[in-house]
Amino acid sequence: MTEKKRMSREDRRDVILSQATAIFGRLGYHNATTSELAKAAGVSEALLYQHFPSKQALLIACIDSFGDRVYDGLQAILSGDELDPQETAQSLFAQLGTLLGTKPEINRFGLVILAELEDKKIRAATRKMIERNVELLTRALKRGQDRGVLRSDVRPELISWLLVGMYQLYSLAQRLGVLDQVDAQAMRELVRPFVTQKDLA
Amino acid sequence: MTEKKRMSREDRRDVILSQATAIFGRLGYHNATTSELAKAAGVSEALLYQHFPSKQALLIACIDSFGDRVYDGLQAILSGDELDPQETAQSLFAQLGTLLGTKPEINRFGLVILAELEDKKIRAATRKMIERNVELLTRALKRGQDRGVLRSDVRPELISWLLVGMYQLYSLAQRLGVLDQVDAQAMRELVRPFVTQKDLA
DNA sequence: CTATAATAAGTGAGCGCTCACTTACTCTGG
DNA sequence: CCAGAGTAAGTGAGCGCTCACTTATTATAG
Repeated sequence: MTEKKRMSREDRRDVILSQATAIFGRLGYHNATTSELAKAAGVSEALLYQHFPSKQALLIACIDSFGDRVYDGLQAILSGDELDPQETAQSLFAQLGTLLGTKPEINRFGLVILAELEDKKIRAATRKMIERNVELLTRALKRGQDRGVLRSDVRPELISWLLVGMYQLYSLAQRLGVLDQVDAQAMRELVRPFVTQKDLA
Repeated sequence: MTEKKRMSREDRRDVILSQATAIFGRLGYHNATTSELAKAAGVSEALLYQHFPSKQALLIACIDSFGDRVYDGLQAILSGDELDPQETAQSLFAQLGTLLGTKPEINRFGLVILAELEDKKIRAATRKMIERNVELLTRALKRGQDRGVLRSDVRPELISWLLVGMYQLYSLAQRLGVLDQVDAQAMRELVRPFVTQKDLA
């Protein structure tokens, strides 16, 4: 799990970040104490403060790295540009399902930060993180429309936001324990009308 | 604002509840201190504890009353059973927009509780609150399908959950300040394919 | 008069964060 | 090559403050 030996500043920072994201996701921002965060990373509390000036700064760094992870994941899925939109949507949700299935606490992180949006800095970081990914998605959708493989009577950024909503919904369903009602298959069904080729009458 | 005089136990409880919901919504559960909650209700901290055994119990009571409010609102909109689904969806989001516009902190409450779902009691209350409203919606949608005014190739409970997701998305958009991208009109556009009469080919 | 609505004035626990210090590694002059 | 000065990584203990919650007391509607 956590490394025992002394490591480079950068490596240590990475360990702290990934463990902190998991802890924040599992417990929420306020229930995650600095002592807990330190323990999870296998270091002392004091060391946390040599890497991040405050607990809040640590959270924001987690948001950034979470955003990067999502961005990379999306890019990997969307890079096969010749793909049929339906297939792409499929693999999007499959990937989503895997992510949520294997590391639930990482994805719960996405819900946790919603409660801290009153804070200006956290809100700014969250907004940047989401918009960046929305823009990536939107560009891909736009390409699909231009190539004529995606219906063009709905603005692509709208579909992107729909996907954000579906992601939230899925996380919520998982945490509430109602995945029997709202599963990956359901997500696909709800997105399907927007990733067809034909425009609606 | 807050009543000054001595009032009946029930009335005082209502004042505390509604003010607490607003404060929780504005600040989040943990940032809302008991002293703040008391001040908002115009009473002493100690009195809070004569009405609710703990801060957590107060939150749960807020969740319940929030659920009731939504339930009543939905019932009012859905009671006109002869309505066209499109129109109903319209007024749903119009109502939603008004609610969000006039009392944003009440609706932010919906986001805030998402971060506290790790707690068993809070999760149970939230789940009950959501499922109750989902069931109400689902019954109305089912009636629409049976009467043939709503496409019947999508399970009604799925559409209900979609609406939950859209509600979340809208709240998020409002709090992030991206309502220029995701507004009530956008919500309607995203729901439209599911509230048409015709089945998709 | 009295039941109870209401409060003023606490208290202990736990939190974020810091300080003074140790341990492990790296580099360089002789 | 290597002693040991210099530095970066790391820590245990605890301070100050805030918070959820309590106790002891007063005020008033019926």
